[in-house]
Amino acid sequence: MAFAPLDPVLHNQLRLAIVSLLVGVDSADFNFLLDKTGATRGNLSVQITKLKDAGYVAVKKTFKDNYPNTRCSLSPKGLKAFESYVQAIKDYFVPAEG
Amino acid sequence: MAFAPLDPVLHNQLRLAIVSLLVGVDSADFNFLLDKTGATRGNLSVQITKLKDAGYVAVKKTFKDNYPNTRCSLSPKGLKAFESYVQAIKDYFVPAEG
DNA sequence: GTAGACAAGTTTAGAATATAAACAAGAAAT
DNA sequence: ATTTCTTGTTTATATTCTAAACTTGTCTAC
Repeated sequence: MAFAPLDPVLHNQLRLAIVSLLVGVDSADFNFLLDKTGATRGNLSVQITKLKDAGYVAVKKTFKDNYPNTRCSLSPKGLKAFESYVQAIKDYFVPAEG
Repeated sequence: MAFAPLDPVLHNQLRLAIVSLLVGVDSADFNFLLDKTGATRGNLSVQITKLKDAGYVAVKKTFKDNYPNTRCSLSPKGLKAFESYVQAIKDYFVPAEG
């Protein structure tokens, strides 16, 4: 195979957006991600859980102003996976050299 | 939404690989794509059909040395879609600027 | 205090997708 | 002629995605 496999956890629009947002930021909460991604709450919840299950993001649940607050941050594993994914998919962007 | 939507036709590993191979080459036949992508025949057949249905590739069926021969080439629409996809997904690669 | 709207997520049900196994139709070899 | 090979296509199943429905609790107005 001339093409590197693409991590199925990251090869999804919403999950990729979430991870992209978490790169370079210390942490982000549910509503921030909701606003920036434009996703529905249900979809966001599911995809955060998948990223957590993959070990790519850490999720910390607390309360803020009496309301539940879900805070996400990228794990080292998640960052590594993101960087690998970006490298891998770039192979697909360059026309074959013969 | 801070992120451009990703064309679902191209946001699939095999279809993206096929289109990537077709960029910069005049045409490619089934076995060439089979070899370069490492896909199964069934999967390749299905994904070529989807790309054809989307108007991204033209498919010409002939015979070569007595055997059926399926030749694929990228349409202008397919090239445009590919370039847009590449541009769009790059938004996801750059850490947010604040 | 309680009825009704609001906030923050989660669960789940149906739709859509992906993929390989099974199938088909003819060609070549034995 | 029957077995095997070549080139694909169809389809059955498993997986995945997504939004609607639900849950749990808070705040506001009466």
